[in-house]
Amino acid sequence: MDIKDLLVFTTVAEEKNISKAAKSLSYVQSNVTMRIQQLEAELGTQLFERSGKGVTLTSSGELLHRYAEQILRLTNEATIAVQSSAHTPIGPLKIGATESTAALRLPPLLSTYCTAYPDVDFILETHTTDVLIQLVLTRKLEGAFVAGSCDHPDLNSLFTQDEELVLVSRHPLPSLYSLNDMNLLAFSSGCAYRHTLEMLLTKEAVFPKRILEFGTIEAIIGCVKAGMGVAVMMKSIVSHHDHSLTLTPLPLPYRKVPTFFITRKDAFVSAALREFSSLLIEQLCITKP
Amino acid sequence: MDIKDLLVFTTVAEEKNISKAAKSLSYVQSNVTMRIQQLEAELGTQLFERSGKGVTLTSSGELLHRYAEQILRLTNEATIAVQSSAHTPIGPLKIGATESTAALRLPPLLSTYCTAYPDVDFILETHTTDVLIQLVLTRKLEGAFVAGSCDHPDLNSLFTQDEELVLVSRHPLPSLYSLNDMNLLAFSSGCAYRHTLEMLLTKEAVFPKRILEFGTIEAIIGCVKAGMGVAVMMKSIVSHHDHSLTLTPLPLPYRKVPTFFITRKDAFVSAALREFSSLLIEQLCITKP
DNA sequence: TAAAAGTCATCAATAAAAGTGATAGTTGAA
DNA sequence: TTCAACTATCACTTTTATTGATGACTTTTA
Repeated sequence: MDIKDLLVFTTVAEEKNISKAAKSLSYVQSNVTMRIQQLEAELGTQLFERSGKGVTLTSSGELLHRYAEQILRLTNEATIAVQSSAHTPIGPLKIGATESTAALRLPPLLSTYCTAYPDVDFILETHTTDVLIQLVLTRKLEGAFVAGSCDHPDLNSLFTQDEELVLVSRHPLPSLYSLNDMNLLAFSSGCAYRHTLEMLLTKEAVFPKRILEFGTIEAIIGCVKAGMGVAVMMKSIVSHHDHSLTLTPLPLPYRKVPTFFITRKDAFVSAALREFSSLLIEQLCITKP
Repeated sequence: MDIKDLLVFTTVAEEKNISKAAKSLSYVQSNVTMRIQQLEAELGTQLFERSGKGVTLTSSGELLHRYAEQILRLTNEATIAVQSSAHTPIGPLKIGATESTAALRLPPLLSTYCTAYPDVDFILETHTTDVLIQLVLTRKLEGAFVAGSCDHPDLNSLFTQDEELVLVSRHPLPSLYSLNDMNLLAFSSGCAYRHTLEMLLTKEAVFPKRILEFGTIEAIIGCVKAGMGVAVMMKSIVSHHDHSLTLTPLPLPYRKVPTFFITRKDAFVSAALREFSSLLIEQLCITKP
């Protein structure tokens, strides 16, 4: 059974006349007759009653007719949806972000985007920067917000903003060396902020007691408050959360971490992604100057 | 777009590999490649990302995939339903009956039938006998219960039972001639009972004042009760309705009217109709002897 | 790093099907 | 009975699907 067969079938069913159906389909009558016969043979039932004056559906035919209408409707819908998906944002859009970006920078963007393009199914995945890069490279994500610049030859990256990193502690830290023999609370190993911090500490020869890994921002902040140790984090996130903690800016070359939106250079750009990017650029122009 | 195309497409989408999809479809790889390319050209979008190691869906591809799954599911369902409709009762079954039969004789039969074959959509139309015959001849109905024998060369007819006709009046009728100058309350002109009565009256030279036509049993009985006139009707119906009225049996050759179940000889017999007929015969054997 | 294995694209040749046009056979109505 | 309006059949043409061989590129393996 075939979509063309179903179209021929429904046309005959509605015209109740093979010759007229043929005309309306711009076919020759014999062709329509043959296709109906083939369909009947394939399904092993009679679909029409032939009675000199036109044809009428048998009850098997009516049964098929109900299905055929649905199938044809769906097929048209699919064709239109997919064709327009190149021009009009529709369908799934899978974007990744670090937990910090997802929590802080994305919500206003997303709310604008989702109201503008209600036919897009937005899917947001949060991962650490290195996982995100991998997912974009393997085309599992159409784009991602990552921390730190990333000049992979297969990736486009768009600078979105600088984030300020701070050390978060319960009590003031006189100097970086206060970290010696303290616990360091950090995201799992792929996190770019943790990476920055580790470079700094190595260079300054600071050796924390140990590094505790966490999966969420909430957990880290909770533990810092409980005096378990010190964490490194985006300043804007902590100030949102809690004002009782001490924030110590990192020394300058390490203080600022840029956030980039990366996409794969050679990947198919859906209309949904195209509009997402242009909305992102637009918002940057508004907030920046 | 074509069902075969969609099958090829979903197979590739699920295998994420054109060569493996080709193998699983028992095609040659180049054929699958071509069909995917044609589909992409037809829809004007890229459906897959090619990346050396297999292929992955673009977001347009995912959009199509959702539709394709539905369309394929529906198509399989339709095939199975229609194929089995020749053997297993399923789908629509359109049966006609006179109002009397529909009200009185069909309910027990239908309740058995509908529980036995829940996949059948039973459609009952009530008309007068002559309209029913016409509808069966023109294949608008698969079968019908009609009053009076009917030996049309294109029809099979199965005797189901005799109905007894009575005159229904508010007061006793001393003889048939009491009808002179009374109103006769009757169904619209196609009704077989009315036809029987008219033959009798003509033969006996009885001339009622006038004939009032009604569309429903209820209306006729109500009017008889109100003293508007006399009606002819199946005895079993009136006794169901009201015990205050006088029932006068018609003289013998006219008293009994047989009910037949008619079908078109050369029409396609659906499994639903076949089982309906056999249930009908079965019930006759139980109730008769 | 070179070889091997795996993958998709291209293309000419072949096989299968869809579609045509002429004709015959049926049915219902004037 | 004849006519008009249908559907069925069949040989033929055109279009489409499928194959098999080959090339180009990528990833894995030795």
